[in-house]
Amino acid sequence: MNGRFPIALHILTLLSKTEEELMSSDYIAGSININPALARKEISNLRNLGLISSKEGKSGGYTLAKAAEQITLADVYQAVMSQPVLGVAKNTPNPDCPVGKQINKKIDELYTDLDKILLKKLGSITIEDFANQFD
Amino acid sequence: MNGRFPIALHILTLLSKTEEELMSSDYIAGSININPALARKEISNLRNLGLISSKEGKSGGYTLAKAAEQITLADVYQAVMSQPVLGVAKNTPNPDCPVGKQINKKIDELYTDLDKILLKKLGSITIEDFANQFD
DNA sequence: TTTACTGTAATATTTATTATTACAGATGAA
DNA sequence: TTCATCTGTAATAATAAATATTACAGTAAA
Repeated sequence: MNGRFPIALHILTLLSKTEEELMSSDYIAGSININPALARKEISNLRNLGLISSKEGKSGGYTLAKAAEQITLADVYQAVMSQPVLGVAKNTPNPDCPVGKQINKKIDELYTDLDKILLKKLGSITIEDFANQFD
Repeated sequence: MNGRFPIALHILTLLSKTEEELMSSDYIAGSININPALARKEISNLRNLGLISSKEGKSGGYTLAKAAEQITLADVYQAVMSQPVLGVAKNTPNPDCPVGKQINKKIDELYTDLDKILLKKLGSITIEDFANQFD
C-alpha cells in the first residue's frame, strides 16, 4: 500500500468530527500537512465512491456522504488501492522454466487470499470506531 | 509490499526443486528474468537470514540452508519487508489538530494488527507447499 | 594460472509518488 | 453585477524509490 491510505483515512476521520458544517480542502490539507490540490484529488476519488459529499462555490466544502459507522476501513482500503496489497508480480519470468511459467499465477492466487483476510479485518472497523480513538 | 517478495519467493522455490546440486545466480536470474547482480543481492539478503547457503568459486552456487518445509512464506515476507505492508504513515500532520496529533500512532497500531494477521497466514504456508503447486 | 563462479559497491536509469501551479466554474454576499 | 471564496481538474515539476547495469575483487576448482 502507499501513502494514500493514511491520507484518505485522515480525511474521513476529520470529516466525521464535524456533523453538519462543511470543511474546506485548505483546512483538511493543513491538518494532514499536504498540498490542498492533493487533498482535493483524493477527496474527489472518495466522492466518486460515494463516501464524501461536496459543495462548490463560496463557503463550500465537504462532509461525509454517509454516517461514520457505515464506512469501514475496507471501503477506504479499496478506495485507494489500485493493486493488491503485496504489490504485483510484475516480472516476466522465463516461460521455459516450469517455475517461471506458472509463478505469477500462483502469486496472484496467494495475494488474492491475503487480500481477503485483510479486507475481513478492515471491514470490521468503522470510521466511527477509528475516530473514537481521538479526543 | 514491493517486487522483492515475488523475487525472493521465486528464488527459494527454484532452490527447493534441486536437492543437492548448486544453482548459479545466472540460472536463477534467467528464470526470473532479472539481472544476475540483482538476484545475487537478494540471495545475499536471504543468506544473511539463514535461508540460503552459498559456495564461492568455480562451480559454486546456492542451495537452501534448511529444508523447504521449514521455511514459511512469513520468513520470506520478513526477509524482504523493511516496512509494514501497508506502507508507513510518513506525513507529518499538524500537531495542533487533535486528529493530526495522534493519527500516525493510531495508524501504526492498525498496521501492526494487520501485519500480525498476514504473518499468521503466511506462516502457515511453507516453501514446500508453495513449490508443490508446480509440475 | 586459467576459468567460472560469488560478493559487493558504485552508478545509471526508469518508474512512481508527491508537490506545485494555474485557472475555469460555482456560489454566496456586498 | 461584480467581488471573494471555494471546488474541480489538468498540466507540469520535483523528489524519492525501485530496478538495472557495469565493474571488478575474491575464491575455488580444474
